[in-house]
Parts: sequence; C-alpha cells; structure tokens
Amino acid sequence: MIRITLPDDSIREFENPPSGMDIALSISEGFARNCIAMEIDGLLKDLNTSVDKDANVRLLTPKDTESIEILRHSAAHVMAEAILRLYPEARLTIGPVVENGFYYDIDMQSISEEDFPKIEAEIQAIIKEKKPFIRKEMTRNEARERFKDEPYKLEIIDSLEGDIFSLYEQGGFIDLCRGPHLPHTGHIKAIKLMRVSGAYWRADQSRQQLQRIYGTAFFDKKDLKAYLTLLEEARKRDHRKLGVQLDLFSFHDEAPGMPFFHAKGMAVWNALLEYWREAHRDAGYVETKTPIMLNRVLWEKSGHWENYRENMYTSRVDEMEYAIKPMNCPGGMLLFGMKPHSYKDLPHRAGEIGLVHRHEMSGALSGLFRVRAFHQDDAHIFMTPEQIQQEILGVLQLVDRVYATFGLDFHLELSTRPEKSIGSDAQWEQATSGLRSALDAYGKGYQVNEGDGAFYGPKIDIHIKDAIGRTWQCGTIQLDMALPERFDLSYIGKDNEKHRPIMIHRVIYGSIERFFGILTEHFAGKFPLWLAPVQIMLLPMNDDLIPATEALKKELTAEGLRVEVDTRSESLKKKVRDAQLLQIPLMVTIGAKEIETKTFAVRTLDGRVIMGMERSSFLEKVREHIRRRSLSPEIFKD
RNA sequence: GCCAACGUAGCUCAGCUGGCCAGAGCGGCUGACUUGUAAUCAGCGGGUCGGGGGUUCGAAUCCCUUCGUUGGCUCCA
Repeated sequence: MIRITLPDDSIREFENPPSGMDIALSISEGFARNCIAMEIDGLLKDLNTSVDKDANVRLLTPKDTESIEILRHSAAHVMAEAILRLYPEARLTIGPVVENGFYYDIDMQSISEEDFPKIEAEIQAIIKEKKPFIRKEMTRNEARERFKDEPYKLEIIDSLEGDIFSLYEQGGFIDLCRGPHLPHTGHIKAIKLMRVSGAYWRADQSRQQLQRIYGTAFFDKKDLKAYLTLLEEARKRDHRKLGVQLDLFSFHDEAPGMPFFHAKGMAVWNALLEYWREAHRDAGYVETKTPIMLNRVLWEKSGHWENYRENMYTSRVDEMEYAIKPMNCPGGMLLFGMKPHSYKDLPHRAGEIGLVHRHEMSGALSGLFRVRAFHQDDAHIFMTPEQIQQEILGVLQLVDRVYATFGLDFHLELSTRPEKSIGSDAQWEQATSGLRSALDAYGKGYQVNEGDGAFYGPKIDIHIKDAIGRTWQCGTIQLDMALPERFDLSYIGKDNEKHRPIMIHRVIYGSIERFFGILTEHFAGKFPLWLAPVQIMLLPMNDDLIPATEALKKELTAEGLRVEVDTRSESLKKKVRDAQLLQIPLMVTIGAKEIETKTFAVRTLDGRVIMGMERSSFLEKVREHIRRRSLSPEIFKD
C-alpha cells in the first residue's frame, strides 16, 4: 500500500506503486490530460515515474512556475532532433533553458535565420507525432558506448561524477539529460526559433566554435504572442532609435563606442547631474575631479597595469608611458593620501563624475549600454571599520532616494569572497559582516551570491527594474581592501596611532551614459518634465504672431525653462502633431487671444488642452512640478 | 577579438535572379495658404549605393578585403 500526500494534505492510497499519471487520473481525467510533470518529496520527476514508497506528491500543470522550464527543456530536445534530421552530420553539445527560452549549442555548418522555417517545419512535424519522452538509465560504460560518435557528449560524461546516467529518448532521438521532461512532444503548443549566433565549446575561445540556436516555447500560443509583443515594445523603446528621433546623441565611425551628445541630450544629461549633485550634497559628499590620463607608475601601484592592461588605452608622451584611466580610484587615492587625516574627519565622502575609457572588444559595443568612453558617478568613501555599517546604510538610503525619483524599483545582491582573493580571513569577515549588517538594517531583503565578489573585497550590486520589467545592474557598492594598502593610506585614530582606513567605491547611476539609455527606454522617450530635453514648445497660430511668441520664449527661458518655438508656416494641427512626436511635455498655443489676455492655451502630452490659463499660474505650476521632479504627466491637475 | 546578419538621400526603406538616366515616403528649401490642438497644397533641390580592390562589354546587385552597426559568445558600468 502506497500513501500519497497531495499539496492540499489529502491522502490517496494505491495498491501498487502509482505513476504520476495514475495519481492524476485518480483525481480527474481532464486534470490528468493537463499534467506535465510531478514533484516527489521536493524533487522534480517525469510524470510517468513510479512512486514506490509513501511520499508527498505535487502534480505540475502548465500553471506551475517550474513547468515552463520543463517545457523549454523538452523543446530544446525537439529542436535538436529536428536539426539532426536536417543536418545528420551535426554534433550536439549542450542545450539549456535560459531566461525567456532555451538554446542548443551545436557543432555544425554555419546556418542563418533563413534556415529557420525548414527547421521549424521539422519541429512541428515532431510535435504533431506526440512522441513520448522516455527516460533510460545507463552505466558510465554503456553511456560511453552509446555516445561513442558524439565527442561532446563523451566529454560531458567524462566530466560528470557518478555511475548512472540518464538519457531521454523521443522517437529515434536520444540525448544525455537529467530531465525531467514533458510526457510527450504534443504538449509544446507554441515554439519559435529566435536567433542564431556563435558560441565556443565550454565558453573557451581556443575551442570549437559552435552554432548556438536560440528558441522559445510556451504552453499557449497566446503566451508566445504576448512575449513577441513585449519584444516589439522593447524595440520601439530602443534608446538607439529614440536617440536619433529625439536628437539626443549619436555615434560616429571616427570614435566607435564613444557617444556624442547633442544639445538636447545634454539638456537631459545636465538635469541628471544637477539632481545628482543636489542629492549628494544633502548626503554629505564633496565633489572632486581627477585627470583622465595618469602615468604608468601610478597604474603599477594600483595594480591596474598588471590586471587591467588589455582594456586600457595607453600613450607615450615625453618618454613617459601614460594610460587613460579606466577607473577613477587611483586618482582618488592620491587625493586622500595628500595629507594626514584624523579619525574625526571620517567618513570622508568624495564624489567624482569621472570620465573613463575602457577598450571593450568591438563585438561588445551596444548603443549607450556598452561603450568605450563613459562617465561614472563615482565616489570613494574612507572610514573607520566601526563606520562600515552606518556608511553603507547611508549609501543604500541615497540609492533609494535617487531611484525613487525615476520611479525605478530595485533589488539588492551581496557578493562574497571569491576563491582568488587578497586580504586576511579576519578582514573579509569584518568587511562582509559590515555589508551584511547594513543590508539587514536597511531591511529590504537581498540575495547572496557566494564567491562572486571582487578579488579585493565584497560588494553589493543594485539591480533596477524598468517600466517593462527588464532588470539592469547600475549601482554597486564595493568594499576595497587592496587600494588603501597599496597607497599606504592612513588616518590617525583616537589612540594617536596610524590606522588603515576602510574604503569603498560606489556608483548610483553607474555609467551616466548607460543610465541615460536605460531612462530613455524606461520612459519610452517620454521624459518627465524635469528631464525633458525640450519642456515647452510654443506654437504661434500664424506667422504674424512669431515675433510676440519669440518674446515669450525669451521670458520663459529666463525662468530657466527649456523652450522652443515652431516657426514653420504649418497648420496648428501639424505643429501639434510634430511636438507630440517629439514627446514634448507642454505645448503652448499662442493666438491673438492669448497675447491680448496674457494667457496660455496649454496642451499636455496626454492630449488635454486647457484654454485661457493665467501665465502666472502656469509658471507657478510648471516650476513646482519641476522642483518636485514629479513623474506625473498631470502637470495641471486640480 | 570570434560567429552570423546588415550598411542605398538627413530619417525610414524599395531596388540587389547583374543591363533603360538609382527610386518612394517623411524631413529640407521655395511659393501659395495664415490655420484653435496628431499630417494644407504645389514646385525644387538632395545619393562617392560605407571605403578599397576584383570579375564582367556592363556592378548598388557577384567575389575579395577593410571599416562600422546589430544579435550572440566573452566581459561588465
């Protein structure tokens, strides 16, 4: 007698060891049709696994969160089978599930997206056959024999421990796999190949280049459609596209990977920095600036010459070797090291909007998201060990304040000591527990990435979530136990002895260029009033009103507002349309009436028009909206 | 750096199984219209078809090479 406990704590008894399907059938036939896998005492298994002892069993249907991964994993097998049918000489390597889909790395001839339709047709044929996934187990020797013509599979087998290997077979296709899988291929209701790219076997450049074919799969065609719609939405928001449309920035062959910011882009940039300075002043920071080029001696001292050389631009001037800084820290170290410090001066918070250059691989470049020259909103904080918790907490609060201003939610990740690291156990313990207790005190919760810290210290990464749910790592707080040592930094403690300060690097925007790009996509180009490149577009009703409108522009500009006049001899409709397309938050129509009564006819981006607004009240509300850095599109609500 | 795709007017794109003067829409300019909230009409300019080399009677179209862009690998702000 086998007793199966279901999630609702009900118990079902079976004479013989039941499979998941048997259990599902004991509930209802419709439910059973829907089940795709099961969980036995917390372990995911195939639905046809026999439960041979009393156990807690959960039957999975497409609604369960784990199900989609099982589906995609199975989809990867189906894709692999389809490819082998079409390209018998192909050799499979690995085919994991990734966010939003799956891929399979295959050693085969180069293919392109044009080959997708025929592969997809083959996949559909396999799905239609509703082939069951059958699990088999083999010993190491049997597995090696079975895959003797599959060099990559052999290498995988040899790299794994244990003596029993599981394989899954559907139709004539068999693959080494841990499982679990769907009951049969027919459960794959929606599948689509997304793209193909190169990848190296075991991510090693010196090894075989493979074809990585990406696909995605869903239980419902509607879900696939929704996913494709999201991709479409992301494409519409692409900052590279909006950057051209809104005249914000550009790239030129003469400086690949190094953005040029246009006047309108700089308006946004300056608004970002103005806010940054305000927030940092409030948080007790001073601002510094260090040169972008420093000599080799400095970089040898900091360790960059040894560890970061291949990413640095170097130059020889007057027989002296220089490097353009890839990071701001060494300059910051020099500044702190200039004069003695008392414990009473700590913590010392020095911010720097530092321009750094890093020679990224050409293939890594991508719009403003990955560039070779960028500005970091850096800061170096020097403190006593006792101050770690309080200081980190202060940074977290600043992070909170800044991201909230943009309507960005975020989560935190703590990375701890990696295998290769410098510093003593005690130092790491003190540093890590300092970060941990700051995170605990902050109370937002965080994820721990064991062993993911930098070699010179643990760190906290801040991941923001944008308007369409994508996450980006921007801010980071890194504790550095190496540089104060290398630069022999010290402060005089209460005991009148020299002590080594604790130092952190931290950024909040991260790279201003990248943050700019993220914000552009987050807002879909519809920047809030305080950030908008052009805040007000004045629309004269006819050409005779242009001089009067230009005079108004002058007045509004003097108020610190970013204003333009549409002087074209176009219809009002046309001028309104073009201002809308440029996502300008305020359109102010100037007709004879407005001049006469000293009022404004104001239109906001949501299409609402308010006629006859007193100029003083317009100004007051606009100023207040900007001062509060409000995100609301309703500038004249009430 | 590697793999793949792409590069035609300021922008978006057509032409690309080689062959009439390389096209369209938008933008720009000129003129008319003088407009009350998402495209007024007409006319006119504008292109080394990314650069270089080659095949060919003939190349935007085919080949080689180079630069750049995009998607990945990798790396990371």
